[in-house]
Amino acid sequence: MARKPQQQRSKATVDAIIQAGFICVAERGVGATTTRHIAETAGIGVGSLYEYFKDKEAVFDAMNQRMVEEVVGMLQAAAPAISRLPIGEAVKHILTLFGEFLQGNDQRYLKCARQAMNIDLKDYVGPISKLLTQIVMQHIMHHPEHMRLRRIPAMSYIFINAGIFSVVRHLSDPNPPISYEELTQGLADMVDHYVAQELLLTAPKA
Amino acid sequence: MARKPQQQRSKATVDAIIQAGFICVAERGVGATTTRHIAETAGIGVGSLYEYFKDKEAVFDAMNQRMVEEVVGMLQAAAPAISRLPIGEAVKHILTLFGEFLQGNDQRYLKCARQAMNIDLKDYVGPISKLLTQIVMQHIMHHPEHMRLRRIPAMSYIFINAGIFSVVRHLSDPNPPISYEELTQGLADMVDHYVAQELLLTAPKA
Amino acid sequence: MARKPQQQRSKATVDAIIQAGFICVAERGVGATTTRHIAETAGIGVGSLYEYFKDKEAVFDAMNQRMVEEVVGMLQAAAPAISRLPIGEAVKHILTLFGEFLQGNDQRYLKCARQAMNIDLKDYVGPISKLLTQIVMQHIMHHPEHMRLRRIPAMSYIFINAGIFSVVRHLSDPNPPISYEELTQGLADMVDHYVAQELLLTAPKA
Amino acid sequence: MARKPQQQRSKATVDAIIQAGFICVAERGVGATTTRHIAETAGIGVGSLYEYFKDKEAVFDAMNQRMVEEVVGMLQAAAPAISRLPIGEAVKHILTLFGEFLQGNDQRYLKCARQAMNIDLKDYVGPISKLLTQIVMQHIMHHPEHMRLRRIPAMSYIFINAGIFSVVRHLSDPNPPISYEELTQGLADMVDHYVAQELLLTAPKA
DNA sequence: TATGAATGAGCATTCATTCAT
DNA sequence: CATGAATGAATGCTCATTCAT
Repeated sequence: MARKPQQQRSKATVDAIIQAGFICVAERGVGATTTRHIAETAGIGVGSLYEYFKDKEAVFDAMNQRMVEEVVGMLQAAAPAISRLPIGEAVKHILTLFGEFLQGNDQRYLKCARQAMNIDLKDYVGPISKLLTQIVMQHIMHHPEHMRLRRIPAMSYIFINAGIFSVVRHLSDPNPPISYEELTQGLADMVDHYVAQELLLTAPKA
Repeated sequence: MARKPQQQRSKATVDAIIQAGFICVAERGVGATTTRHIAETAGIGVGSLYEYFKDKEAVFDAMNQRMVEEVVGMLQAAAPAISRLPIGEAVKHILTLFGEFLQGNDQRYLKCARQAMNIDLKDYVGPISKLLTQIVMQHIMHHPEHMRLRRIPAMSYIFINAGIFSVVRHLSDPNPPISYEELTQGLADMVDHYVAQELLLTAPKA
Repeated sequence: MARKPQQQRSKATVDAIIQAGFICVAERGVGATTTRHIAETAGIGVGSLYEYFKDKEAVFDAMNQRMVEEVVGMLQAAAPAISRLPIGEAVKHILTLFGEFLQGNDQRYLKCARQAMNIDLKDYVGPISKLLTQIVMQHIMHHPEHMRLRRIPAMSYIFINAGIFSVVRHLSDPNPPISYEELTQGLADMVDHYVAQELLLTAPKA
Repeated sequence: MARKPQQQRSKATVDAIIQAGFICVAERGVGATTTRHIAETAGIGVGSLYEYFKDKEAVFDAMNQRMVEEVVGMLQAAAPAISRLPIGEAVKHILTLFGEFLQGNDQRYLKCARQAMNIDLKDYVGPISKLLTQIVMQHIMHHPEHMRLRRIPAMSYIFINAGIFSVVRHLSDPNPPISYEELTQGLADMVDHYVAQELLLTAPKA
């Protein structure tokens, strides 16, 4: 039976297990990660893992939650600044933050992100998508002329997903045909040009 | 010892195994697909599976290869027509073909595509990306004014990947916030607007 | 290190553990009863259980002993009265007492009795058998004509065992084909008729 | 997935597993018998056990069934002869057969019988009880004067259960206070005297 | 060539017991 | 005394792979 960590030591152990989970999944993939590997990596006995987590799946869930929390925290902190940037730069800024996040921690988050994508796409990308949608809305608030854009929900969905997947895929590619700088610049231009063209097409006549 | 199928019967068995693989993975996911399931679904004994494939992984590889072949065949057949369409319509046409392919065969290809993404992304998306890059080039040939576009390789890479992942993710989402029609239209507009804006920005003065 | 409880509080804890043992075994069976369950039910920590009992088996032993003590106490209190009853009524009285004992305490003793039978039949049934044998002897003392009965030890053994097992089995059967009243009456008649017939067969001629 | 044994070799393996089950349970008890022990004793790999049995419980079920089948077969063969014997001798005959059965096979059936009693008393004793009830009825058919006996169902139930449990308990007792011969003779007398006394009490007057 | 019985390493999970606090 | 976190051996069970037929 998994108990709630109430003491300081317990909290540290839970953290160690989650970190071990990231390490193992990054090294061997989700499918090949066993409870024993996680426990060993965390420096504890197998039984102890079950003191804190109901089962293996619960460890993966906690990992997902942790990753989402970190991304969300990072984006929330940056949100106000982002709103004030021109659209292209805003996109670039977000992608740079996101890229740094995935590259950090020995690329473990990146490797886990790839694994998580097809396991549980709703919980994983879901909250992040939601926050990004909010950021888009805030950005529009600061740039009233963008309210003229058509089909904002659909295009937000497309740009957000395209951005997330492109970044994850690019960083995972050992031999990417373009640099990360080119990728972020390209995605930024993509959004920027789209917006510019829409504003042009919907411009009030004379 | 896996042998190359040299006879007609062998070829049929190999096909049956690959099809069974698609069925099993679609029904239960990669992780829960066992050699026994595949063999039973294919209507053969477990031992026979190993006559044609070195191990389970080889079956998955063959499935990947088969899927790629089909997509490539489909796109190659459509390539000439695509080249002649305006850019937005070209994108939409490709995405429609791709969507139909993933939806067909009882959505088995779609389900397998999601699973395959994080297993082996280089072999899976690689050849398709390559072909799409060629199609982009052919399209530019037919639309010489597009040669003025900057950073064509980078932007091709971005649009192609964004397109593939957006479509797979959207079709896999049981509750997508936008319709498939909206998705394809949005992606088409995205490319169309980008190109229009680029042409505008790079227009020779006067 | 299990210590002998020398203080009042210790005695109460030991009792709590034994009672918790009965509750757990009754609820889940011996095989599914864990030290954690017992400790939790007793309202103490797992570690504390080992302050009073060497290991899990020691708890079961104490439970056995406790149960035997209670049965023995109950029978000893009733022994004088039983001796004065006619044989059939004596049997019925004993069986009624025994039945009430097993039914009481939420049937916990009954459930534990069934479990205990095959674990440790010597310690469990032994002392009770011994006491019942004594009661038989006392009864014979009060009914001198019964001294004429042949093979008293063997028949005591048979009747006592038959009685105990029949009662435990009957009460454990969720769908018994006869009522408990019928069972006790039948066992009483069995003994009564046996004795009557023996007296008849061994009657002095003339 | 447990498969039905269709071939000769398979049948032999199933038998080996069941026999191994008897050996292990006799040696270590039900609770301490593991699938690995059974497989090793049967001279096969663990996995093979699961080719023929769904899980461990299925092995125990098969053991129960096997034991019941043998007892039932034995009793059915003896039933006609038993019907013709006087009641006391009939009882003794049955008990002798039963005792021999339990003693045979290295006392393994005896040891398993004790274990089985409290695990699954309905399936285990049930069919045997049913058959014994039939034998009682047949015996009465051959001895019409016994139809005068009162409460035949109740008394059959009592004598049958008393007999089974007394025998199992006696044979399991390493230090029984009476011999098996004394036990069977006592049980036979018990029934014989009961019947005689009943006939006496219910005799038509004058 | 085809088969499927046999294998056993490996997995997730449990639980009696210990020991530092 | 009391605790409960930590332990790891042990369990039931699965499944990729082999090999005798």
